[in-house]
Amino acid sequence: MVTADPRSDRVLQAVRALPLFRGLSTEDQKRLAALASIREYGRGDFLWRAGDPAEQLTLIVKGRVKIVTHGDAGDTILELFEEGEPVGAIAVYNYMPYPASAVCMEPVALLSLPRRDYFELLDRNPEFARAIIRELTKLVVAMARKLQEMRGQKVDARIAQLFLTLADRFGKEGKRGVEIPIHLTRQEVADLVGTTVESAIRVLSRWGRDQILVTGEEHFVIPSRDRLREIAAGR
Amino acid sequence: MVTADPRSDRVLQAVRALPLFRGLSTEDQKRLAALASIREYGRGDFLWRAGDPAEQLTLIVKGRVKIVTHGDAGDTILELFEEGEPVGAIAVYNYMPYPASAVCMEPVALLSLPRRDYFELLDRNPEFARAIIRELTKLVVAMARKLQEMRGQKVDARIAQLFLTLADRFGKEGKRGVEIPIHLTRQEVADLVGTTVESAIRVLSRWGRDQILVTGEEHFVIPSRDRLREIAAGR
DNA sequence: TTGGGTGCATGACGACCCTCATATCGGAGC
DNA sequence: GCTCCGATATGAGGGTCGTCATGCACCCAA
Repeated sequence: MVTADPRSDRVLQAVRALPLFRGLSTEDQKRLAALASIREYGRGDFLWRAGDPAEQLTLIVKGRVKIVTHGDAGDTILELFEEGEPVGAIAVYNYMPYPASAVCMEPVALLSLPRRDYFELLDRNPEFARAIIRELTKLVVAMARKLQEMRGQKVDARIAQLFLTLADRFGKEGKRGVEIPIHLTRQEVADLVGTTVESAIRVLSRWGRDQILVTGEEHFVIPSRDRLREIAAGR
Repeated sequence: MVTADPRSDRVLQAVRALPLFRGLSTEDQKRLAALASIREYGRGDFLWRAGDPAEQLTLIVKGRVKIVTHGDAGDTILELFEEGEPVGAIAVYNYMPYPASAVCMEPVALLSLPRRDYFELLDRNPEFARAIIRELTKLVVAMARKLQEMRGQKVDARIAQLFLTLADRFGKEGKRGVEIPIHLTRQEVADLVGTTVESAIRVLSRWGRDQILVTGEEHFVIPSRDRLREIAAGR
């Protein structure tokens, strides 16, 4: 059976695939699909910049997005979001300007839903509201850990901790160890742990030589988690 | 008119005074007061420790509370909560162990509501759910700023930024400048910005001499916000 | 009064890491 | 071909701040 409108069909498929919308009835899903739209972005594109008004709820259909704040001492990456997750839901909810920018780390497909429809959804589906709160919770917990990690620790330990966390979230078991299929520049690593590019480069190139963490094309490989854990603990 | 039971009367008064319960009907407020209870704590007392099960929603009736995580490099204060605010609402909501400890900074009175009643409240009052999300939002925003501040910056700048933030949240205009009526030990200042006691002491005693930030009994005074702003900006 | 505990203060030393500079390698564009 | 630019790499130097040590003031209890 061929669908009359392939574009809206794609939206519907995306809606069905998103965990946040799993709990909705088929009807609601269809209604939603009629209101939502999908857009594509390339690596480095800004979804929005800090200060922009938050007028749409956006969900990631494909790809990964980083949330960045620009400070005097350089950028700081607050969080990474991936497929299936809502981005910037808080800002939309409170109708406040986005407090940070969102940038694509790879080609990305986004589903966006106008603010008004978002609220209607919230009112009609208590489970949806709970799912949103759960997402928010994950965010808070992740940020709390980040704060704790940033604390004092040497750069070595912070970067080790970063990759342990990434391995937990995105890692897949490969032939040579845990594989993290994300492209991160040394600059991005630096922004994630709050240091300079040079320091990040020094650590990572040393680890590459010592086979502690190997940088490949579009991915990282961790031969031994334990080795990283030792470093994260501060020797 | 004299109330028959002065204790439950106090609970009802507390319920009425809490912003979170303002939106409730008088009846609901009374029902709530019957389910809730009030407890008192002293400075340094733990409300709970990281890992404890979250079985009650707790709201601050009087006093201030700090949320602390214990790391290898020492403690980190994630947030301060004051009168009227709910503490640890996320953990209760998700029925997860508290991810961090809560400690009283001064004599504190707490109103606590059993988990079950909390959820019943959530189901019956959509506005209440919104209030919770709003609290979560505040937390996320505050933590995002904290993360950004921790980034690289010198200790001077971080402490300056800390006191600017405290001035915004708790400050009152006094005769000699902005007054922050909180008792913070140097250790707590250190834990708030992620440094050591000694460094915090050095900065604060220098600032005391230079009349940049004066430590008094149970409060701090900022003669000139601008002076602090300069330091926060990194000279 | 003495003693222990806690918070504040200050000094010396040294490691870490930020800053600045330089170099190589690849790809994009003319 | 060429240059330009971004990402990676590596070295030298110097400042910040964490570590360790010591001392003082104060409060409370014995």
